[in-house]
Amino acid sequence: MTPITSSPTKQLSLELNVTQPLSVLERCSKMEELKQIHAHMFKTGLVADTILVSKVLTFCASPKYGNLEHAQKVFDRVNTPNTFMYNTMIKGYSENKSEKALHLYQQMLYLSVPHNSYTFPFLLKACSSLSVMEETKQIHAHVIKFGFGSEVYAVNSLLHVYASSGSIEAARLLFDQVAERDIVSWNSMVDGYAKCGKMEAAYEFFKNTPTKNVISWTTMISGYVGAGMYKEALDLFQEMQLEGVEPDKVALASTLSACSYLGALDQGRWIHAYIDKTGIVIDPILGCALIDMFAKCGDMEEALRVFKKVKKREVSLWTSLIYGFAIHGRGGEALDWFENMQKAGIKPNHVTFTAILTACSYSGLVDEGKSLFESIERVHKLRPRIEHYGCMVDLLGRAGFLEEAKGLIEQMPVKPKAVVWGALLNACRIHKNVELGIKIGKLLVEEDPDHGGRYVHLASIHAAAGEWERAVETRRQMKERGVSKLPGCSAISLDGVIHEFLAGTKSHPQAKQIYRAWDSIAERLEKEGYKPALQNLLLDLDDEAKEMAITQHSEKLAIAFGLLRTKPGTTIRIVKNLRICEDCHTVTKLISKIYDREIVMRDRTRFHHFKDGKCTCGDKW
DNA sequence: TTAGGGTTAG
Repeated sequence: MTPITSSPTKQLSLELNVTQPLSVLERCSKMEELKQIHAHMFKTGLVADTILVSKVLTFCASPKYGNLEHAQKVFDRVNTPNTFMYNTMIKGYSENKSEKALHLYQQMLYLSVPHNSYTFPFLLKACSSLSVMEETKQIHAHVIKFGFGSEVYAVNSLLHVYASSGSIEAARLLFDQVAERDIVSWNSMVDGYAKCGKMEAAYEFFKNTPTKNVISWTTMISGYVGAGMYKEALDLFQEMQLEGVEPDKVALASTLSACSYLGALDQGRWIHAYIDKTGIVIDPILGCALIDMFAKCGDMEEALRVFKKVKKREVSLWTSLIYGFAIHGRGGEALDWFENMQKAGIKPNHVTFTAILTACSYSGLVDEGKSLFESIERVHKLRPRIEHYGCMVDLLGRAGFLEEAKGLIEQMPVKPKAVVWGALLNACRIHKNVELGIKIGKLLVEEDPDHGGRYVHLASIHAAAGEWERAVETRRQMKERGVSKLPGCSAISLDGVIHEFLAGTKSHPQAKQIYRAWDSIAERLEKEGYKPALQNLLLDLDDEAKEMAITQHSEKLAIAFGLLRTKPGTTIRIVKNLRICEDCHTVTKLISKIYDREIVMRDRTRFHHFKDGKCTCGDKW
């Protein structure tokens, strides 16, 4: 036995010697301490005590303090481990996504160790994290064979595995068969349907759930978020409160992520205030969601305040802050915080590198980006992933080093995905390299024939080269193949109400005034020498939809509405679902100067802060 | 012992 050196442990072992080994074990909080106690148990013969050994096992196998290797050693030294010990080990391995959980179960069967009602939930958790359908079916048979077919825990665990691994039909069959269902069964079904995108079915189950709890609501809310139905998610959050269900931190984190996507700052602020008021502790995940929300809703200063308030600063918290600075084009600050993070002893992970490389890219920090990319493997001993290559292609391409970017794609160790080529195509657009752009555009359409955006890209590159017929032909091809493009939509939030505009839409109650306002804006723009970008207009020749009509773009309608409804001098904030159009970008710069307004526009990937005729993106987005 | 959460290149 290792000699006992520190005094607290000495006291512990003395106590152990005397009478209360169990309570000493229960107070133990360090692996080292436990090893000493265990050694002591050997010495004193207490190691034969089933309950004590079980306690030791539970400690070692728990994800908090534990050490599964050590747990296995303890387990191996027990002559005939009982059901509890097997269960504990299976639980430990299931939390570690290890196949050993299944091996242990086999051993259990082989040695005829009986099951109890805890065995299957643990085992099925392992099946769920390992996504092993064959084994799940076999275990399902065992559940029935060993008489657990009507135990709600075992059944719910089965439901969860089926539902969460895409076998929703199997889950449904089982759900319909069983005699006893509880709230967990219903929630698992809602989750399962939502995860496979069947939102109507998910809602049907949600609606029919007899007594909903906060998890039912959260499952449905995050289901909506996962399906991109952010408005529905916010509506449901509101409904939940009207029903008198108190949101907990999980419900709030899910709803915050809907706010982030929508740019719904008012709702996001409300949640932040609610957290403060109710004293909910901001754990790393909730903190991450809050920082991300403030960043994506345009309020970096508040994001920073939240960051400073959170006590437990995990790597994800730093990462969301760095990513926030990245999308605002505040690359210098992103780099500062990246450095602060390392000074605080936090190691960057692959997501952090995605964030910091994005920051370099959006701020044109080419040398810094290159050196960081190089450091991923050399300094941080991580393998660069495809997304890091993507960032680098974007960074080099945006800065005008198109050949270097292309070279990087060609020497990537993994096959580049469409997004990587997409980054280069975007660079071709920015730097007007039509030849390369058309090559890549064609390649992307072939690779992704159902992706509307690819056709639009190719068409606009053709148009930029003056090849109008080819541009029109590309749009026609898209139409013939029945591919649709997500319509551009810009939203502006006033007094907590979100006003959405689609291109050419006249559905807004104030549509007439908005169009009139735009006409007068257009007049002033013309006086400043602005001419609409004709290349885009030409694409509309065969298009009956008003969508492409450049003067009716959603961004322009939202700005007109903003100027109409907000006080002079105030900032206009707009969120667009797609990337901002080039003509709209030019126009917005001009408007910021003519009307002396700051306009903050978030597009699909980043923020544009327009002021005095300039934009923070430096026209390279 | 079973169910719900965050950050990630265009």
